Amino acid sequence: MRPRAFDEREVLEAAMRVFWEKGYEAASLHDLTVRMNIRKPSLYAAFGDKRELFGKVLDLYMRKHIAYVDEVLGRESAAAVAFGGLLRDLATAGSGGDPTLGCLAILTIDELARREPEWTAKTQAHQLRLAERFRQRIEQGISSGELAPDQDAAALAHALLAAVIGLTVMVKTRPDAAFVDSTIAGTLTLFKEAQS
Amino acid sequence: MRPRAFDEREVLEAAMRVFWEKGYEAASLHDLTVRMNIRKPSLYAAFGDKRELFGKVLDLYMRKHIAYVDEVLGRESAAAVAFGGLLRDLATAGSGGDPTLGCLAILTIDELARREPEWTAKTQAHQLRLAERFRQRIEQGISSGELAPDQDAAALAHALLAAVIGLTVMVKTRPDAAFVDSTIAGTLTLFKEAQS
DNA sequence: TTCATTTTGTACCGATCGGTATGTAATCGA
DNA sequence: TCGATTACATACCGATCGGTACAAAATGAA
Repeated sequence: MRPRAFDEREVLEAAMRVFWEKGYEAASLHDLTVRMNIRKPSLYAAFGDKRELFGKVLDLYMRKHIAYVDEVLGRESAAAVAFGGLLRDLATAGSGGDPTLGCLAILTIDELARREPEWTAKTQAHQLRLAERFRQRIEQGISSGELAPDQDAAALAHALLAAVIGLTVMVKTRPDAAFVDSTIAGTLTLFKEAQS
Repeated sequence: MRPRAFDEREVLEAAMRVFWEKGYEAASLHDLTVRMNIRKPSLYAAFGDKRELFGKVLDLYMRKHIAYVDEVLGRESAAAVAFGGLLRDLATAGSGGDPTLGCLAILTIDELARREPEWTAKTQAHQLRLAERFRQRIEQGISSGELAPDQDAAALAHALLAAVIGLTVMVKTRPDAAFVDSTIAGTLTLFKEAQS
């Protein structure tokens, strides 16, 4: 039989960028097919309809997003410095190389999670995975003696997750560097209290 | 001449709810006219096209949002308790009476701010207004002796704003009460370090 | 080479989108 | 009471939406 003329992963990444830039509703099939460089029947044969495609894109995004967070949090030995690096990276590049892109998971929460239980569940699960990652990184800081052992690691992890989400949203409006620096500095005082 | 058969403010609030629930793109003129209970020509005569209507809706929302924040932050005398009350209120009701509604300003940032400078500017200005409100509330805590005078009030305000935005996004996925409680508790440790 | 199978590009589908022309109903000043 | 004026409801506009029918092109198996 005739073989595919495109790489499935490659065009899925292209679709991811389109949804990431525009959101689900505003990303038209025209936008998608142009950026993916395939025609509509090929798209439907390979990925199903727009909703199914978005589901596959979101799965891909979340995998890459977790990998990104793991990578950034693993760069530094001290948890406080590692989370500072994550906040800094989110404000200057983010997982997509452009901080104004924001986060596709947040976009999905805002645009779709309220209406559709499928996206509510997927995005909540992602939130929990991130929170668990954060918690483990904090536990690591406790084990190493950096942080006091009586810390509520989960509470600190959840507060940091909220701060990360908040900062990700805030930088989409292109605020001054001073505003961003101040936000990061303020958030990192969460670790002052936690240090041993 | 024939008078208007509807109250301008009333139908604008109805439009606000529609945009708040669905976002700009997903809110169709059909949805809007049904909920506003006016016909399309009346809508266009009174508010201009969809984009103009959204601008007026967003202005209204931001005014109400600021008033809501001022009201909640004014309930308690101690800044730490007041911000705790705000976080708690956001997780249980929010400015719209339903925490899963989230925030129209955040929705605008996510959906429109990246593409259209007009919305970037408007939402950034709102962010700055909120940050300034937060900062003043913290200064008040310093004046009253609740918080140490060497605090960086702006940094704390910005960190709290990020936390507020993050929590607002997070509760749209309907997380467990324990998760929310933990997030709030963790965020409030920002005040532990600041207390005098 | 030939046939069965799959992918491809084109051209099209009904539905819905935002927006408007038009005629009628309601109210004002005179 | 009567015209000028404004708002109203209906019905419609072209454009675009997501999605698909169809036939030509490309391949592997025989």
